[in-house]
Amino acid sequence: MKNEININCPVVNAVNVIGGKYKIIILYHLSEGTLRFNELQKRIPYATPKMLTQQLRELERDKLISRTVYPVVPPKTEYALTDYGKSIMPVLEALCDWGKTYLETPEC
Amino acid sequence: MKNEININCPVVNAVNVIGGKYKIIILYHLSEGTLRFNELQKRIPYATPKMLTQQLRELERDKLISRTVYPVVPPKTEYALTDYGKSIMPVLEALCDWGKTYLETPEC
DNA sequence: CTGGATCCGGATAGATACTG
DNA sequence: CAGTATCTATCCGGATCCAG
Repeated sequence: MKNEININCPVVNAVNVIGGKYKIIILYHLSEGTLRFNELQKRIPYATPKMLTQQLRELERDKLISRTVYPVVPPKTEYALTDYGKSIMPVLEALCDWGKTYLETPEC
Repeated sequence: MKNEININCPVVNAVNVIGGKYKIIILYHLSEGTLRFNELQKRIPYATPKMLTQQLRELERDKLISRTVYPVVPPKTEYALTDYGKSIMPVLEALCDWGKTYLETPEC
């Protein structure tokens, strides 16, 4: 992310953390439980693996999600919200409500 | 905006509308009242005029804001939230609360 | 002088192929 | 399965220019 200019505004700070191209969607899917990389890919098909990896790494760096690699064959990597990441769920719910009510889409 | 793929998820739809680079910040500033172009520029100094214009036009196209041009000299253009745009304020408040509580920034 | 538009170079995202 | 690598297309930022 660029423009990580802290002008002491919480909205700006929040956007700096969750404003990445697919971050809100990733957090939203992870809010329903732990997911593996390819499960996220299926849920966000328009994000390429490269972008998914990049956004996941940034979310991990910002402590919103955890990444657990199991040293098995075939590879297995699980992504989950941290407690900190879970703290953003009210925002996701507000966004979902707005999407439901005003964009007339029935289901999540 | 690209990726305006409606997969019938309200969060995806919401992100399609407000996911632009400066849209949340613009909406946030306009939530406090009507602003002129250069007033928005002052509040969002890291957005170039070009980007500001682009994002404002997209928000206008999506009916979240209104643009009123007064044919006077010097030019005067006012941007304001529409009623539809105001409906997103709960999301902005949730985001602001999250920013305040978890990013430890005192003021808006 | 405000509220933009235009042009260009660098950064970012997408498509596809490939690997440990 | 979970990513990389590479190449291309698109977007963003900065400077400049322009009309009312």
